[in-house]
Amino acid sequence: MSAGHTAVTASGTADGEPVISCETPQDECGVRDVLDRLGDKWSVYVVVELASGVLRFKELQRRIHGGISQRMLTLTVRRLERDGLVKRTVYPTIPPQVEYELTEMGHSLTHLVKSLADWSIAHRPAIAEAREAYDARPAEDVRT
Amino acid sequence: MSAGHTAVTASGTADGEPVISCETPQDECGVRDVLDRLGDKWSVYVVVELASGVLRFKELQRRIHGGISQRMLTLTVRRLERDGLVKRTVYPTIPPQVEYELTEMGHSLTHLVKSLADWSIAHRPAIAEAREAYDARPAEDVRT
DNA sequence: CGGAATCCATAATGATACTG
DNA sequence: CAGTATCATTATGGATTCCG
Repeated sequence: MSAGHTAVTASGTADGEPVISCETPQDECGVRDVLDRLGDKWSVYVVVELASGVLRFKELQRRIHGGISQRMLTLTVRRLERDGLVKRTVYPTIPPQVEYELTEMGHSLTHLVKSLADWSIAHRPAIAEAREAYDARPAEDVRT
Repeated sequence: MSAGHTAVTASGTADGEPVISCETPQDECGVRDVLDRLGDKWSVYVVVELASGVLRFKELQRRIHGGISQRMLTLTVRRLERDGLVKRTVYPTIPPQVEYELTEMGHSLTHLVKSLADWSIAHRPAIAEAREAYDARPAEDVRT
């Protein structure tokens, strides 16, 4: 729609606060658009694993951290396929063989995932520290 | 815990594919670290709204797309505070007044959120298209 | 092998009422 | 205003079984 690109005008100002302004009327920023899609526990992992190349169902399942259930992998991969992030190719052989790979769009997401990973790694210590401090804090830090 | 191999070591670098290399030994990529924190529906929205400046509870709630419940806002904001992404200041006045603002770390996340938003906006049409195509597709695209 | 279908446990979220 | 507490409802994820 008008979505053209209301773009997220971030003013990466020096010391000023980075501002995100969303002008998209129909449904805000579209952030939700992405997060809804990547918000589930597994999508990102599938994208990450598929970033390295084509994988078959079983192999994909085996690689995913923590062990995703068959059901969830199917659901996840289907949704990604529907959204055009993953391409699914079925070879009607016996036994059947299905290959999954990222589409162009899927690959473009890889970048973002990497950024997220980088941020996470960079701030993990700080977050852990913040948590300890928070948990140790006895009362509220009220402003007198 | 450490599910053995930690690396994603992408290989398809031939034509300059975006590569994700995770060397973090503790627990895979750390992608999960971020997604777990941002994975819930609301955290990102709170960060987005707070990116523009300091907000009080009610005001924050009012701004959030779709209308977050009191309960969820409280939980979300608490978690963000605990993780050191948001700073909460209580003024023991009557009626009480509580202000929320991003911390330095919170602001640094703003960038990523912006990237997500940009990606989302840029690919929304393509995704919508992919969905239509998928839903319209009668049978499987089997490789003969 | 890849997946669909079913049943079940639990986590996430919403709605509502109550409090300092 | 800014929560906290409770209850009801989903959404999500796992285990199992069956099928082409």
